[in-house]
Amino acid sequence: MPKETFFILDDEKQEKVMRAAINEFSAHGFEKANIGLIAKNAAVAKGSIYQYFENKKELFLFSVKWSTDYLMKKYDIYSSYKNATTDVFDYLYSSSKDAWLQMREERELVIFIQDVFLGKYKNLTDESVSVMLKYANEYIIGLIRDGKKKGHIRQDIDDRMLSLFVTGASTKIKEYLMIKAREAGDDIVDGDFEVYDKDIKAMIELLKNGMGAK
Amino acid sequence: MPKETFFILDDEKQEKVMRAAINEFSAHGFEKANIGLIAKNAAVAKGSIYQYFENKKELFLFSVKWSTDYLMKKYDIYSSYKNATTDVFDYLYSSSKDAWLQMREERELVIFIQDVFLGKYKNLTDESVSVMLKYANEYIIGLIRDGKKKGHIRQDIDDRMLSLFVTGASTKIKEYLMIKAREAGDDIVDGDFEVYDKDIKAMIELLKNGMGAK
Amino acid sequence: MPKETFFILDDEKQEKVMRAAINEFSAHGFEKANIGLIAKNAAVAKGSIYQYFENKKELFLFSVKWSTDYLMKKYDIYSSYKNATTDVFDYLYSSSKDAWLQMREERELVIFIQDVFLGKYKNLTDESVSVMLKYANEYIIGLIRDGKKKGHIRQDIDDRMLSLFVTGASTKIKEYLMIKAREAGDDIVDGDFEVYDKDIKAMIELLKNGMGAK
Amino acid sequence: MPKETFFILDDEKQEKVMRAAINEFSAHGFEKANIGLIAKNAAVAKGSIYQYFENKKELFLFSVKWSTDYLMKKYDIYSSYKNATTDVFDYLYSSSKDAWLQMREERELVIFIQDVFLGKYKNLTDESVSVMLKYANEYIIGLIRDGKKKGHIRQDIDDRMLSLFVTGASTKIKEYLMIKAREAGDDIVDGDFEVYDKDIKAMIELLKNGMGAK
DNA sequence: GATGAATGAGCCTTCATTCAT
DNA sequence: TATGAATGAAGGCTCATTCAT
Repeated sequence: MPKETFFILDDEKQEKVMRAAINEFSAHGFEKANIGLIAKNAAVAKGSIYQYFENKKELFLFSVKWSTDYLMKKYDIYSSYKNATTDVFDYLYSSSKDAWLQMREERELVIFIQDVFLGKYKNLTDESVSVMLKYANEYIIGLIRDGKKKGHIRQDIDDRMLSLFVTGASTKIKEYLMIKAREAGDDIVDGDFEVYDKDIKAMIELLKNGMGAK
Repeated sequence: MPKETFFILDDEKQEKVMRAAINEFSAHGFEKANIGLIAKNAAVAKGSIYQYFENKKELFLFSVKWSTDYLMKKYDIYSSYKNATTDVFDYLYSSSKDAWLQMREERELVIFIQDVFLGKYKNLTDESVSVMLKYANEYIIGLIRDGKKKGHIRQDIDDRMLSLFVTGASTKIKEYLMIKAREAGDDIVDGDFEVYDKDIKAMIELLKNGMGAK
Repeated sequence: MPKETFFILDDEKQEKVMRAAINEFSAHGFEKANIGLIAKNAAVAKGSIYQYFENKKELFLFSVKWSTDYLMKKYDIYSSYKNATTDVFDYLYSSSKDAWLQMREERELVIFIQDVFLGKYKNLTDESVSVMLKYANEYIIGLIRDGKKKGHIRQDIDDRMLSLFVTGASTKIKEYLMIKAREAGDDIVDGDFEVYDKDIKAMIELLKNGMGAK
Repeated sequence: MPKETFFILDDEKQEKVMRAAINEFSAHGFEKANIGLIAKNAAVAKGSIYQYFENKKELFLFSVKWSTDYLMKKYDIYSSYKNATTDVFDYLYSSSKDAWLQMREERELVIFIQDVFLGKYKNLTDESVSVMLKYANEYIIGLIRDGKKKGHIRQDIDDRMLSLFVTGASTKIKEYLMIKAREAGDDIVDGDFEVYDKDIKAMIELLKNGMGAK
């Protein structure tokens, strides 16, 4: 965690520092990321970085936390999931939409987090990432159990396999959206999501057919 | 590509060099990988590495190619697929089995390639990886089209979505096997695959239900 | 010399600052001594240190002066010598006793000053130390001349050599006491001096024999 | 100890490196000593220093050893003492002469070693120095015991006190010679020792009187 | 061609000092 | 005057690459 001094900064400055860091880590990876450049891009003295963070590693780790928290807060992910999704298929649909939105507005952060999850910084994040993945997974498993209870989901296949099935498809559909968004570059607009809507629904249809109760 | 001098080495030496490199890159990532250590572990002079490769990057890139080629050749992947697999589901089954086998015998290489594909070395491999993914994908698409023609696969969803659906599930099931194999460590034995056989079949069942023609 | 601001502080605060400084210099040497830590241990802001002292060097130099003055005042060294010691041998005896006492009560300061004199901070203190040594030496020379006049000390050897002879033995006997005291740690008690009393007297006997008039 | 690579260098280069290091440590102390400057003055790349030594500390520690060994070898100290000195007073005389000679020809090294022994680098050398001092002291004690046995030295004072007495005087007379030599600067000549010869003899006379048997 | 010592650019980190509050 | 955050120079160390043998 950053030192007290970091939190004394006004929010704008904090954000500037974090975005400079994330930007640099994304561009050059952890080892090659240059603290001097981060400082310069945040319009802060190099030494100041060390008043905020113990060292490069702490800065990196907090970059991960900050991005996640930032997106969480911005898209109010917790509440939206907690309230809106009643079954796995809804979840898949709305989280796809979220991914799209985030990608549109916070490409930098989203790509950074994606990279973290995909293992680009493996040696640094192994533990914390696996913790987060576990949480995400448990959420899905919960939805699946609920679905089985309610009779929407077939009983003959065990939860673990079903969750792999869902997350596999889910990952892919998000990847697909991400790629589309990356390709579109800065020109993505709100409406673009509609274009892919039928694709997402097709994927969900496949899942429903695959795992739905007859 | 390596310089002429590398190919003059006898095969055993070549392999020793490549395995030392892969080992080091796997352990410490590209930036922190130490050419001196690679040389030492390959029982070769540090300078010799530069007689074989232009620089560290070339050594890395060739490590990727070498591992892929090595596994391809060892497991005769092309031919086995070309001949044996007649539909997507067979493909999924046999490639899962392959993955398992490779993991058992060549853990080091497999993990390295996995990491490459999962983006650990993103900045370096982006292009070459996307090329390889494209090939793999085209192969799947081919199988899907074939399945549609033969009437095994539903016609109402487009090829791209179907391929995402298959590769999503496929990726997950392989991940699942990999994790099991990593956990088992050096103690994996041939028979262990049987334990997971029904899981794989369950996953394929899900896929079939999802995308199979009614 | 410190700035005016330092002397405005109440004595207790002044002492706290100086002891913190001495403590830090003793522990880490001049270069590695950390102004931030000194401030923290003195319960004063880092910036305040710079309100009291021009820079680190001045703080150090004043630490030397302060310790010396402090011990001088506390043990009233000047007057006690001026009054009580009538010859070199008395001086040696009483200054040994002083050294012992000081070591018992102000280990920290005494060790610091010792280190200064022994050259640990040579580059910084060369001049001031040599000034102090010169004073001490002149005092001894005075005693020697007095002794010669009164007929206690042999005439055939020049003052300079005699003073080297005395201070050599004196230094050693004090070193000896210091080491004993350091070894005893916090447990030195008043009485302990008696244990070494006969050693000191033996040393003085040697000196007397060596330089005493026949 | 240095790495193998250091000993591969020809003797001239080794000496150049060591003298550059000693020079720098003497001038600026351990912390402020600048590896870059040492390298430059030794006409060697900065990185090369790290091929020879693990780090700055090892370089320093070897500087101490190297200087000591160098002087030992050059002045054949071991054998000259072992053979020539038959009693403490001879020892004192010849070691004074040695000190003078060394000071004349190797001012730099001698001052460096002096500083080491006097505690300028206390934190670094404490242990190794105390070992060396112990050896030196045991040698003196041996001479004293021998003198007592042969009847040259009084029996009524214990060995430890006598050794303090001798080393005190010895230290001072050497200091005296050193100071003279430092003052004379580069202009010391062989003959200069004669000037101080009678001083040394006076000091020895004092010692003899002090501790000699009646 | 093989070797491994030499090279020096590059970067994280420390911390004395300054400065705005 | 007190504070403590901001600053940036400085330096130890690493290591990819070069080069002399």
